[in-house]
Amino acid sequence: MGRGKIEIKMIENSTNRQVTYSKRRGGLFKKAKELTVLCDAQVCLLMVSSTSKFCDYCSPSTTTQAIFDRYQQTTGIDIWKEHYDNMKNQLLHLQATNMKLRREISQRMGEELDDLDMNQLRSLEEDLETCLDSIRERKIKQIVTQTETYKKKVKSSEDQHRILIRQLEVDARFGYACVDAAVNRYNGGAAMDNAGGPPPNHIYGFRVQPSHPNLQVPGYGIHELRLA
Amino acid sequence: MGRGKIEIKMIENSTNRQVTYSKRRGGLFKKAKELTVLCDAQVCLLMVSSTSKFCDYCSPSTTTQAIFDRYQQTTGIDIWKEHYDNMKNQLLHLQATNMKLRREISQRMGEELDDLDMNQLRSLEEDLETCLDSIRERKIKQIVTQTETYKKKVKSSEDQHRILIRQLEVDARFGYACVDAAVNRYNGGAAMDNAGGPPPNHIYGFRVQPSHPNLQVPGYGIHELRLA
DNA sequence: AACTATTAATAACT
DNA sequence: TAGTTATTAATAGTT
Repeated sequence: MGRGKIEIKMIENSTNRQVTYSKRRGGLFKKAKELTVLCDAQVCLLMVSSTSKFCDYCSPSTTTQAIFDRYQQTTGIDIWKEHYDNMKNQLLHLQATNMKLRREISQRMGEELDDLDMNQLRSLEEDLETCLDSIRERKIKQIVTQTETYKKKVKSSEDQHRILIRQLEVDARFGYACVDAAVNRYNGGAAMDNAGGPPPNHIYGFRVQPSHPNLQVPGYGIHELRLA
Repeated sequence: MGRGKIEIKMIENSTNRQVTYSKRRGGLFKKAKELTVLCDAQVCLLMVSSTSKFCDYCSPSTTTQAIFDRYQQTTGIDIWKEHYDNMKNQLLHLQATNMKLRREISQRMGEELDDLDMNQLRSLEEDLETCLDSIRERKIKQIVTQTETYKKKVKSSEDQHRILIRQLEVDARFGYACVDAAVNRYNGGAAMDNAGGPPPNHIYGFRVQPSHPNLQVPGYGIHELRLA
């Protein structure tokens, strides 16, 4: 269809090639549009010229995205979807884990206990007691370390000596405050909510003996600590 | 180009429309291929018929994916990437939250305490004590509720009466066991690791008084509970 | 970019 | 669904 028949092979002359590209591209778009209208079809046409210029047509009844989605569905090669699904699963899993962790924390904070039965409550209580012991142990270690550091510093400096004694006095006062607060808090909490009358104490597994076994160990009063 | 000129509008006759679609689709593909060869272009043609059948052509020098990527670059509307980035952020955020939660649990379980300073340790200890109180309170409620249920059942049935008394005895023994275990555990833990010599007890804020204030309240011994 | 001789596409028909 | 053909549409080479 032209002044002469042409063979379908790459047009060597670059100018000719560009002219032909332009003309035939127009023809292709026109045909695509006609097909869209005549046959109620959805056509998407994407092209890149040999000079890397991009142009596209898409039927007005759809979008390039939608047609591409359809393409991916059809071919089944949907790398994005695979990634996406993977991520979605990871997300859901993390969210579930998060919920569990939050619930565990909640229970360790004394909330959301309604679902636990007596055995679970007992084991939670025991667990927390063990944890408290760890924390106290750690506190002991830290105080011991701190105290030893203080001792060394006291030996090397009279000024620092006085400052450190003050620090120890602060620590000591804080310690007393803790005891009082804990005892008061506990007295307050246990006094309430015993509508059925308080059952015997030993049933609840409360400590009825001093928590610290070294209470009576002699020779480690505050003055000993200060001056050692 | 046909036996007569036609108007470019939707072909009403469904059969005609399908025939025309088939013919013109072939023409379009042919033109696309010719353009690919003649002009060294990259053409991607995707179509969906009015009967929802999908077909496509893509120049052999490229892929539909690549051309679509080019399309997204050109338009700048990369919905997938946006989704993807969004999800990635959510994932990272959830992972971070997860780490924090795990760490919090760890600390509440008496692990990973090395990074905490004395004040943090003190507040963690106080916190756990409060939580223990909540758990014990809950336990009290539950035992009270359970006990009352037992009482009612005992009144209505002699058989159940005996079974329930046994249950209460089990509870009571468990309670004693708890106390002993806690005391032993605690004695064991505090005896170790005092290389610097144990500092005075009151510095550590330990309870040196019975935890339960109702210890001396009379009239609620185990037998009372059993038979009421 | 516009023209036009020629080929190619295809609408209607079989 | 496929083949035929009269006719229109597309376009190669030219201006």
